[in-house]
Amino acid sequence: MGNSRRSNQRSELYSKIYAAVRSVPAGRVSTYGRIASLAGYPGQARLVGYALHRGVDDAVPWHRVINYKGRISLDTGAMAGNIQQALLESEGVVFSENGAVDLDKYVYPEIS
DNA sequence: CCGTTGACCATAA
DNA sequence: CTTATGGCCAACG
Repeated sequence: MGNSRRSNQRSELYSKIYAAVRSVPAGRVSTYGRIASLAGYPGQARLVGYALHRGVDDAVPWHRVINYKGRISLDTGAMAGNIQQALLESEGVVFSENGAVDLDKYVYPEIS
């Protein structure tokens, strides 16, 4: 097979994203942008969110992925956002009153 | 093929 | 703290 060029691997992008998300241990969180960089697509944070929204493997801890503000991207107060926060709290992640987490403390990996 | 959308990010006000 | 704007790129209709 010599001709694989850009289009064929729709899965590859998803696979790399899932792998990056899977690398985040329990009790820690990561951001879409950071996952994108780990997956090899720096700057394409939207694709991470889109990939998770589209379809997520069972082994992928999607709830550990939040935005760079330390807040849940899903609508907090709505069902999904509530579930995500509950899952994180069950892993030991503490939310502030404003609904954000201390990225400096929980983000993984801690890159300067 | 084109326009719109979206679980984002950075900067500005 | 919030709101607005521009950029980025794959998937959808």
